[in-house]
Amino acid sequence: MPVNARTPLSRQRVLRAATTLADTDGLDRLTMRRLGAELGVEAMAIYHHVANKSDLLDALADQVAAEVDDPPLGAPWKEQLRHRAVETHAALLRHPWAAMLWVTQTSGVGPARMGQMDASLATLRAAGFPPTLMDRAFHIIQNHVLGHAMQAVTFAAQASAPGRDLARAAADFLARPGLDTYPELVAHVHWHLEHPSNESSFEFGLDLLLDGLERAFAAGPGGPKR
Amino acid sequence: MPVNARTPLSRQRVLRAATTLADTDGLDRLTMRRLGAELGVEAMAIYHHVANKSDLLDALADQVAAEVDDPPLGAPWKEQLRHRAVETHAALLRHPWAAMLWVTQTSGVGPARMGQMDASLATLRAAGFPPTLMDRAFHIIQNHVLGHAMQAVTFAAQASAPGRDLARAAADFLARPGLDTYPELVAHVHWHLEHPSNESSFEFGLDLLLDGLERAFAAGPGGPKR
DNA sequence: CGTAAGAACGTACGTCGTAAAGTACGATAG
DNA sequence: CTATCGTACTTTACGACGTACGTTCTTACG
Repeated sequence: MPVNARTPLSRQRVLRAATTLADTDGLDRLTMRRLGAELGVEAMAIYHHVANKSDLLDALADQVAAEVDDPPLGAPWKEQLRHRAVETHAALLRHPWAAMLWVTQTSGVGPARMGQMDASLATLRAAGFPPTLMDRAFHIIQNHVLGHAMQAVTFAAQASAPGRDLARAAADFLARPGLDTYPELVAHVHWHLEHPSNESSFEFGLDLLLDGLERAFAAGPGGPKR
Repeated sequence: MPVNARTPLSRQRVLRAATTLADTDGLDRLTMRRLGAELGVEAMAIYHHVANKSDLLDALADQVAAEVDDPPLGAPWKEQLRHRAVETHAALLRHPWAAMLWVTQTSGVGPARMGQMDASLATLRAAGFPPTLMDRAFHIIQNHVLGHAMQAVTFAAQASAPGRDLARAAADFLARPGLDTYPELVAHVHWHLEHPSNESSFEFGLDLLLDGLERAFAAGPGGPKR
């Protein structure tokens, strides 16, 4: 069977092929027919290893969550949350389609994502956060990670269309008519061209949030407001 | 012409019908054929008033941005940003499909959204923010608004499927097998069931960010780090 | 070798966006 | 009044898509 021309399909092989296909061609290019072609198989053969396309996408989304590893257990809550946020953010940037899937596929959250969320909540509870502040901290950090990843990824997609690079995309934008109505926006784009690394921007915002949460935590059992 | 059985189509009429169709049936139910049916017209007739579907969606997205009105001009920067953020957030919640469009349709940002972004940047510049901090402040707040809206909207969509309400959706989730592996997640869902209003959660995070930015601004011309 | 189970295939249906060509109609010109 | 023409809409068609269904092939075991 190892020399056999036809290695039988498997969920593993399907998911792996789907991941690389999405990584290289983009999520919208990932169709059952194309995925089948990539595997040397007709589209319908895939359905023996995957319930439907939504199931496949759910599995892909969860695979990305499985890539982020846990923070050191003994660390203080701030560092635990920070570690997980940074790791998750990095994983989402590694697979540009992942952020969109996390946002879209709400029904089929897989075990890896569930585990990540549960662990974050556990960290907050162990630190002694009261319920309201705990809920807010959880969602705020979630927002920051997902939001920043989405923004970075859609911006990158803009620049990675066939035959375009970042400078070209910016030039196209700056060539739009009537753009002089938005001088700040033009300046903003120019600034981004000169400062292409937005890596530290994510962590700056994250620390802003963590420090703010720490202050709110210290301020009182129910948070500083309401 | 008012009594005429057939009022001729117009961009206005098309956009209005598309908005209500998306509001009631969801963005995925908004197809050219269905929109045509809603207007008493075949699908292809719409293309006389809209370049293509992407153009239509861009216009819809921009309409939402046009709904948010400007903050008082004389107010301090924090209040200006806060006002715009809250208004934008509210507009995005009014039209559950809007957040997804803002995230997806990166190429066709319309004049209203451009104006909003330009105004936010202008506020920061007028306040004297240095370029780096200005960029970060802009993106961080943008993230929070869009991210929170998306989260709220997808959560609501979960509960508003035909024949389901919030309690039912939560019950379905809590009935998943193997859920005892995620006790914090279960507790989190329960907490959300007992505290359905997440209105203040958005503003809490927003103030966290604004206060943090203010502190970073006061700390030095380049921000406190790097 | 025979055979049965499971894997892969081929075909088909209904949906989508939209290109291209056709049709109806109201206004203007001869 | 008739011919012409631009506009508004319809008809038809094409190539994608996800996937239901029935058939064929492969392979392991007796």
